[in-house]
Amino acid sequence: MAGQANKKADADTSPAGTDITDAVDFEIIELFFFAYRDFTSDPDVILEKRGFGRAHHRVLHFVDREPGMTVADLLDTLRITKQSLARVLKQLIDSGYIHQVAGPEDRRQRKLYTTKEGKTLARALAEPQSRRIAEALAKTGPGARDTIKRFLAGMKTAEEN
Amino acid sequence: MAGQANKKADADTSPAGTDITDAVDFEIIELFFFAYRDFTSDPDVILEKRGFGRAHHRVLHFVDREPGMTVADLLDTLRITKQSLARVLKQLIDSGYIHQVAGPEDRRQRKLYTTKEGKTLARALAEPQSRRIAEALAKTGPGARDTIKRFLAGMKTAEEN
DNA sequence: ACAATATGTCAGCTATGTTGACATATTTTT
DNA sequence: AAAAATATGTCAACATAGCTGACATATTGT
Repeated sequence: MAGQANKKADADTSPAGTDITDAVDFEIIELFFFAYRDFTSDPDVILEKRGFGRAHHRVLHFVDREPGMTVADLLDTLRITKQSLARVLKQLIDSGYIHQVAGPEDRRQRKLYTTKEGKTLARALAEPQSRRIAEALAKTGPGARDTIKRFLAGMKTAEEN
Repeated sequence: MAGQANKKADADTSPAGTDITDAVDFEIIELFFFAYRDFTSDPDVILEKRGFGRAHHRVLHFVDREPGMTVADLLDTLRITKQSLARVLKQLIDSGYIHQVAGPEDRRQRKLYTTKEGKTLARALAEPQSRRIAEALAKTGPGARDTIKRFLAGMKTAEEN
């Protein structure tokens, strides 16, 4: 009884039917909304102290996780525009959390790295989120982590390239 | 190396103490980010046609799901301020997607309901999200839905009242 | 040389969040 | 009945983080 709800198909429009097809999964939709709402609010307290917002968090996070990534990589990951990124990135650089290095092959590129302070902040921001995840997984039961991973990966739009 | 990574373990690095605690679950953090990013982008196309944004979607969704909810209920659910809500709610009312009724017991209240058009739009917006969920669940495997439900519920901050 | 690319920056707009103050109608308390 | 509290609406002003389009600079590729 697991994998059949995605059939939707049936063009019949059953007159007396209105069977499965119509079922919209409001329950998961809402749970997902509340889960993400609270998950993202965890680091807000820390960010506010530094005068940063969630946009800074995302940039710092990905640069920390993928050292040496370029501005173009970041734009692609975050799916925002150059100007939106420029603002927060500049602030992170000016504040000493991220630094740039001209690409060794292509010197037009700016490879991005977190500084020591950047790493510390990135870790501090990830920590409460990680704790929330660990607690939720623990409550869910053994083996949950693998299921969650697969589900979340499946929710992401597949990349073409 | 699949389902045991939630014990954080590794332990090394630490001289004698600080073992478990340090591991931060970057993997789930990122998967959650990408999953939500793409999940919320589904309805954007439909919203744009009507000149609405995600804020309108959230209001419409909850009013549709809980007919008769008051403005105060909505503020509590969305965790935004009265003024933020007022803007989008007014637009939804003016456009004929939501209507208000003075509370029968307490006539200061404005009970909110979706109109026929509102229900239709709410359904149209939920549909692609629901499809995405169904597909992700199907790929995840049988029994996944219950695990996901428990996990997402666990990610939400518990309410005091 | 010329074209393309990676990045930076300027100006201005929009959506959605915020605060604080105040008005109105209604209900509750004194 | 008068006063206080509550639910909602609204005004003004502001902040953050998206967006577009245009253009400048350095560098690389043809």
